[in-house]
Amino acid sequence: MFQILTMNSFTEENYLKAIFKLTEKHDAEITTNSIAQKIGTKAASVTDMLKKLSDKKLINYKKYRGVSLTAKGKKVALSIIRKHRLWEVFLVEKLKFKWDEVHEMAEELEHINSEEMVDRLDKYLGFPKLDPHGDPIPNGNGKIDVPKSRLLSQLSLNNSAVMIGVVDHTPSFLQYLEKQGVILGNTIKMKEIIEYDKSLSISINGKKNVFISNEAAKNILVSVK
Amino acid sequence: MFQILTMNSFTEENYLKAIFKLTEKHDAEITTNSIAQKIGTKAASVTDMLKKLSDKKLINYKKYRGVSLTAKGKKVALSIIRKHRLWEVFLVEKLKFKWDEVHEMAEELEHINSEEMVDRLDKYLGFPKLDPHGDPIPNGNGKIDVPKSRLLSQLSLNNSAVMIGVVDHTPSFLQYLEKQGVILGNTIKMKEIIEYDKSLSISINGKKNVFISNEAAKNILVSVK
DNA sequence: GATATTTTTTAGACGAGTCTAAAAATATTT
DNA sequence: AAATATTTTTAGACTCGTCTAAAAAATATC
Repeated sequence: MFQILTMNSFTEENYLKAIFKLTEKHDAEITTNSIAQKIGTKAASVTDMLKKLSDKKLINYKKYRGVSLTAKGKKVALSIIRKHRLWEVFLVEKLKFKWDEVHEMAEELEHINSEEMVDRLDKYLGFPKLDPHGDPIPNGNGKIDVPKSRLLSQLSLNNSAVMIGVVDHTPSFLQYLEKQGVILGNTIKMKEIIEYDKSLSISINGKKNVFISNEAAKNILVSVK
Repeated sequence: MFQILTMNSFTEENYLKAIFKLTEKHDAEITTNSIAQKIGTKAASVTDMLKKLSDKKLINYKKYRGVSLTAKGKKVALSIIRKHRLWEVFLVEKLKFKWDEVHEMAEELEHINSEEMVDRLDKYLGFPKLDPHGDPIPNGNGKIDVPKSRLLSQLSLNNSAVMIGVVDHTPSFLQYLEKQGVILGNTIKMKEIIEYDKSLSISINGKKNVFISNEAAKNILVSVK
């Protein structure tokens, strides 16, 4: 009847979020070292926190065997991600920040406690489905529709696709994409693939041609129609 | 040339805010105990923090002699208060919360770090001068225009004044005021003052009459024309 | 002006989260 | 399958902000 909602600290929330994101990408048991790298901390610190999260039934943890989120832990992680992405929409749509400027602020805002506030923010923003980088926003129940996508590096010659997201979210990469015109919604056509280094020449909205390194192309998501 | 902006922790910011608010009210050197009471902590903890804030040149502190804010400390305190009040405006104006619901959320939001964000929020909200409780919002330079006011308990018989703020910000008091129609902007006329307990009968906007205890009247601010 | 009371500070301890260095377990190589 | 390398965990320590209990200073009272 009465649900005990143990408050999770700022730090605990960040660990859960990191584990969720690693799971999203690698789809396997997550290692201590990978979490340490993601969080920017040392493996010893991660082990301590894993014990704590395990005690709170937020993760499944067996010594030396890696971790996975419990249903409860996943719910918390999705709630944080929901908040992060909604605040990013707010910062870009309402406060007119650029897509490369909002990450750090959202990292703080995502820890503000109030489900009611987030739901109202969601409504105020018109229930957006995607954040400014094309990442899907979980709904209030933690449901998340991940758009089908592939990497630009895998698009074949003379095919077209729509730019719908990024893998790398660093400001410098986002600024670079913006300068090149590789922006959400733009249509990209594969004009040439250089054999030697897999670098690409693409056209954007049928107009200007742009060169893209393979490294960059592996961080650009496009829609598969 | 290069200003070292030492980051202040969440906790440090709360102490500075508390000292500022106590100074506003009592206009004297602030005691260790009064801070402890305001923050909800013990005197010993306050002493520790005062040493730390003093080392950082945010307060003037001499053992056993009370504290005051330095210019630097005052600037930080005003920045926090500015953020708190702007976020309250956002929560009420944009997310449609009631005036008695926003304090706790703003207590968290006020610690989000980004002067740029706050300035944009200010602009987005139309540079409001007052928050939903009638408290003045400092501008980006820390300037704050405190409206001239007096307590409703000091209004004399048959005089009128406009409700412009509260001293007590607790939700229950705010809810009570709302129910009685004692809302920002409404005109209050003093109809009767009971000798015995200094309780009042007032009219609101020339219409309904309401009884107010002296205790409540001492927490209602009205404008002096 | 001496004594009692109140306030403030110090001393020592604790929990959260982090670290380094060393030990233990697992994985890889030969 | 034994030796080596890597990963993970433990042990002990540190900072931040908090606490209780005791000491010191300031204030009030007689």
